[in-house]
Parts: sequence; C-alpha cells; structure tokens
Amino acid sequence: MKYWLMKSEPDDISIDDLRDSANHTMSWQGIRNYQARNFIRDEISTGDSVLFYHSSCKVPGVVGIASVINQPQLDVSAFDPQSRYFDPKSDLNKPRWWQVDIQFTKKLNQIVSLQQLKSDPALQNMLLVTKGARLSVQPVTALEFEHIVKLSQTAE
DNA sequence: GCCAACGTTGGC
DNA sequence: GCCAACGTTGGC
Repeated sequence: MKYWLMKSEPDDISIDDLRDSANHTMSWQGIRNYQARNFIRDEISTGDSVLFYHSSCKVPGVVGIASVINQPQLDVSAFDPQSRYFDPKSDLNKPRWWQVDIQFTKKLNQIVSLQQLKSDPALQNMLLVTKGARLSVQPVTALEFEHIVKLSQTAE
C-alpha cells in the first residue's frame, strides 16, 4: 500500500464535501499536471491511503484521511465541453488525463497546518514543504503519514 | 530544441 | 491582491 497527499481548495471541494457526498466517495477529476497525472495513472492503486490537504485558504494543512477505492481510469471530464476541466486536445484513443475514486475515511481531530509541517524536523523531506513544490498529488512515506496522523492527535 | 511569453498555483 | 516559482505553449 502506498501513501499520498492530495490538495484541494476547500472553497471548491473540502473534506466535508467528500464526507457528505454519495457513498462518501468522489471521483478525483481535473488533475491537469503531467507529474501528478503520472502518479495517478501509473502508481496509485486500490487501497492506498490519502492525506487530504486544504490549499489556498486561511489555514492550509492536512485535514483528513481518505482511501483510494478503484484503479485509475480515464478522466472523462476532459472530454466534456461543459466541464471546467475540458481539454480539447485530449484524445479518447490516447487518453491524457486520469482519475481515481477516493472515499472519505475520517477527519483529523484538528488540522495539521502547513506551518506545523514546515517546522517539524521529521517532515523536512516532504515534497510539500520543499520550495516551489506545487504538485497536487504527491507521494508521502508511511512514516510521514503516521507522523502527521499522530500530530493531529496531540494537543497543541 | 530553445526560450520568451503567458498561465497557474498557492502561501502570504 | 500580490507575486515568486513553476509549468505550458508555440514561434523560430
């Protein structure tokens, strides 16, 4: 099993939106970055665990946990002219964008803020805290994953 | 293949 | 809203 961090703008899709959606499940569509796409297409698989991260908001940070519940499949939103994720250059015969479904597992008791992540010696190798890392889907190690969960259980 | 111009991300 | 840091596009 692998571990991932996925970013989402809470104004767009928050951890509560995931929890409240049908079957607590959403198709993670709209990944339009090749590096992130490669992770989705080539490395993510059923049963992987996901740290759900809120970005572009008042307090950015990890807010919950989700799990991957299927194998990668075509991101159909790329073929839908009505979709905000429509990509006129995507080709059904040579699909460019991929998605997985993720299911809500739980919310963390408290957010583990970006500030906390940055200042924690155990997390200095996280892609998230390295300068200029804008990947919306990124791998985390099992140790980092567990450490962040532990942080969320520790009172400030 | 280079690289300037443009677009996006995302913290602050 | 600003802007630094990336990513993408497209002319050459």
